[in-house]
Amino acid sequence: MAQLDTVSRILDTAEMLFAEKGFAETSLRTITSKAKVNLAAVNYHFGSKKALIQAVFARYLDPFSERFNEEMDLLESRHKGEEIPLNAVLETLTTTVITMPSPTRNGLSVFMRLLGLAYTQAQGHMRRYLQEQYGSVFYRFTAMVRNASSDLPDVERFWRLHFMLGSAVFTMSSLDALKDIAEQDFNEQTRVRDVVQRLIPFVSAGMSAPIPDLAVSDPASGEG
Amino acid sequence: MAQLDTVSRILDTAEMLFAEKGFAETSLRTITSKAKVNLAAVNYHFGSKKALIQAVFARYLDPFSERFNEEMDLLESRHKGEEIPLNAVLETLTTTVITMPSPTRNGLSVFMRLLGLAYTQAQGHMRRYLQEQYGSVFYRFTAMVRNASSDLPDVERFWRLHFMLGSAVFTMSSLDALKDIAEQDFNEQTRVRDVVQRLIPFVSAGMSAPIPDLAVSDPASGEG
DNA sequence: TTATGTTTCAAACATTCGTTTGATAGTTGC
DNA sequence: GCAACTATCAAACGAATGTTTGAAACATAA
Repeated sequence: MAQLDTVSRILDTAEMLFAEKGFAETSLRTITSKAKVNLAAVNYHFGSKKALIQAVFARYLDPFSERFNEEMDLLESRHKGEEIPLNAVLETLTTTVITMPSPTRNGLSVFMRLLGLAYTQAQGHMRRYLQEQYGSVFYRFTAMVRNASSDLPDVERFWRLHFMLGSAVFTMSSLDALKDIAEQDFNEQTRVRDVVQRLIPFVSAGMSAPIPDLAVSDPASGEG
Repeated sequence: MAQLDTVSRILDTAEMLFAEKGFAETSLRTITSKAKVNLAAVNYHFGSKKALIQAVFARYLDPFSERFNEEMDLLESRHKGEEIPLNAVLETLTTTVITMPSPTRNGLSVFMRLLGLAYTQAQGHMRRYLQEQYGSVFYRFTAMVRNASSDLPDVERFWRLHFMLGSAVFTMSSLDALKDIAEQDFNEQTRVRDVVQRLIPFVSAGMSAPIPDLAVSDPASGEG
């Protein structure tokens, strides 16, 4: 294998270790020693540990959000004027995720776990960074979901969107562990794309579930 | 307000800070100074930081798992012999969660966020601890879900169970933030029980969604 | 070759961390 | 009142962290 340059080796190793242990639990010394580069290389090339974390995300999310935007352009042009069904929107997202050529030496599932971590473990700076950098793509996606489920009351859709997000993020962030269990318990190799293809009907059905009427029971017996 | 004892003050403060920042990012010094106790108090009363983390979980999960077991006993006795519908199983769980008198000074959503962290951010020791301590309750619950969805293939149910779990954990762990947004965007007060009552039809529909046939496409174009 | 800019390296720096110590109160049982 | 135990406290310990430094190695171009 041709020796990668210092920057790439740091990024690859950092991505892998962050996914395994989290950000705070992964030290620069662990990264640099495993990547076989000098300790000072991180601060030289990236400036700080924070900047390294952001760089790991940017390397994946920059090409991803670009491609996702293109795919959404395509989807809209294919449905010029007419309403885009929810399933088509969801599949555009998942297809983009699955077919994206990973800029990473590590697998897709590694990055999926990273995304999950970013959302749950997000220190302030990461959340802000992701919001500023990729907020518009996310907003465009949610707008599409809104148009694809115009029969849903706004509040209901708001919550269901997050239920959906939760299924995806949570599953993906524990994906390696879950794959191991599934393999062990059911003797079945599971690929990332399989999980995603199982996810779609689940959330799709959830989105078009009957709307509950929230019984306005006495407010006295409630929480704060 | 009557001054709480040292142990309780530590537990309350630790729970709150862990939920806000995560385990590794919260130092004992931050906890003890905010709780207005001496730094050494944590190691004196709990032994170590790890033990403190476990104690935070135990304080909530011990009474919870006990009550949940009782509720499942009740549910089974009400359906003696006959099959228990999935909705009934789910509502037993959610009712237990909602009506449980919190042993904590912090709200339910704080603990929900903790649970989410524990699942994703869990280093080895936390995962092992939760598994050993509360694995049997979780197993009993999943067994009930299995019986309530006997038409589902085992693998499919496995994944859907985690999709379900993801919706719940994720939403609940961001509950405070989401409630604020919902309030601001839709001018609507949302109670925890409302979210849960929205969640049930969503996951319920997801569980009985049509089963996808996973196209066994060429394995060459896949990930590792 | 010389000069200039870039990258690597070992070493040190300044903090912060979890944990331990030993002294000092405070409480309980006899 | 004495002894034994429990709890609190300021202080320090050793280890680990992110970051900086200044010299050495390397590359590029005149």
